[in-house]
Order: sequence, then C-alpha cells, then structure tokens
Amino acid sequence: MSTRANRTFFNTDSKSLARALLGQHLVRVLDGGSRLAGRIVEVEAYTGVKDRASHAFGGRRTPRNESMYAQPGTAYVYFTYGMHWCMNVVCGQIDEPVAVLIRALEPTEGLELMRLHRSAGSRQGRVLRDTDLCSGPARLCDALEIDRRLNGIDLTSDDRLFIERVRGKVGKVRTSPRIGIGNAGAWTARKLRWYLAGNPHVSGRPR
DNA sequence: ATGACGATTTACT
DNA sequence: GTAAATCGTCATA
Repeated sequence: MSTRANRTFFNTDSKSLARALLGQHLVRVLDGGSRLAGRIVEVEAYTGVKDRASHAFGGRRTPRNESMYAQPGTAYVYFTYGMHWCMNVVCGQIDEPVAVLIRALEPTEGLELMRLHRSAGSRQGRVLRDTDLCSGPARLCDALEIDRRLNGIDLTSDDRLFIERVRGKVGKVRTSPRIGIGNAGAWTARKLRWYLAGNPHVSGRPR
C-alpha cells in the first residue's frame, strides 16, 4: 500500500527534496489507463536564482521556464537539444524557482510499453535492455511519454503523473557534480546530484 | 527575421 | 572517443 505524495512533501528546498525523492516511485498513467512506473534512483537539485546552472539563473523568467515559479508539486517539463524532453519536480514556494531534475528510474511497471516507446526513436532494431529504458533524464521521459502536455501540471492532483511514496530503506546514496553543466563557475563542481550506489539504472554507466 | 545554443542520446570511427 | 541529430526558445536587430 503506497500513498501519493502531497503538497507538504514538495514544500521544501531542492536539496532536501532531491534526497527525499530517491526511492519514491514516479507513476505515469496513459490515456487508456496503462500504468508505467519506476523507482527514482538519480536526481539533481537546482537551487534558485543564484544557481548559474539553473534555467532560472539571475531571475530569468520566460514562457519556457514559467512553471519553475509555480507552486511546489508542479511538473516542469522542458524541451532540449532539438529532440528531448526532461522532467523536474518544482519545490520551494510560489515565485521561488527551485526544482529537482529526475535523471533516472529503475522501471517497475509497464516495461514492455516503455521498451516500445524507447525503440520507436531508435533506428537499429535491437531490443533495449531494462537498464537502458530509463537511465537518463530524456530516456525516462521518452519511456513514460512525458512531454509538453504535462508541463505545469500539479503532481498532487493530476491522474496522469504523480509520485508514490514507498516505505523501506533506500540503500547507500552517493553524490557528485551535476551532469552536462557547462561553464557555470563554482556551480559546476558543486555536488548537487544524488544517486543510489551501484544501481545499474543510474545514467552514464558502461554499456 | 535571424542566429546561437542547449540540465542529451545515439551512432560511428 | 568524437560527432551528428534536430528544433524550440530567447536575445539581438
């Protein structure tokens, strides 16, 4: 029996939420009712207007990143590199642009649908291994069909996408600098990425 | 109107 | 290891 994360769960700073999200389940319910889910095994915190690596650095506020300024529990889904979607969980307070990027899941439900979604974009007809399904921020969005339609939704009340809290031990957690951050000064090296030690679904592992 | 650039992934040498 | 793929978004004009 699991319970859905409520407003209180999200109403905190991004580092705390990042750590709290590890081990929880991200659930996606498709039109038609299919349920896809995975255990969160890798996250990154984006800490606000002073964070040079954040889309909201310096108070930058545009139509694209508007949902970062919404209430805690909002989904911030953005498009990048001309072909990929990535998903964040917004936290903090209204008008405070802080969020956590979901970087990898250990798939738990709907693996075959995920494989179908992921293979659609891949040309070679190879069957993807379970560890290739959701081991990256854009991969998991592809697998779970998360795109701009879900940008700005409320994760505490929307039936298409939400977080389920799971009890039990998370295991050993490690930290590292965030991935793919260009020259962001001191913010490039800060350890704002958290992942489960040794988990094969974490991104950037050998093939 | 135009140009530069991505919180990435995949394929290929 | 290196590079291509691919286009929405934003800043500049």
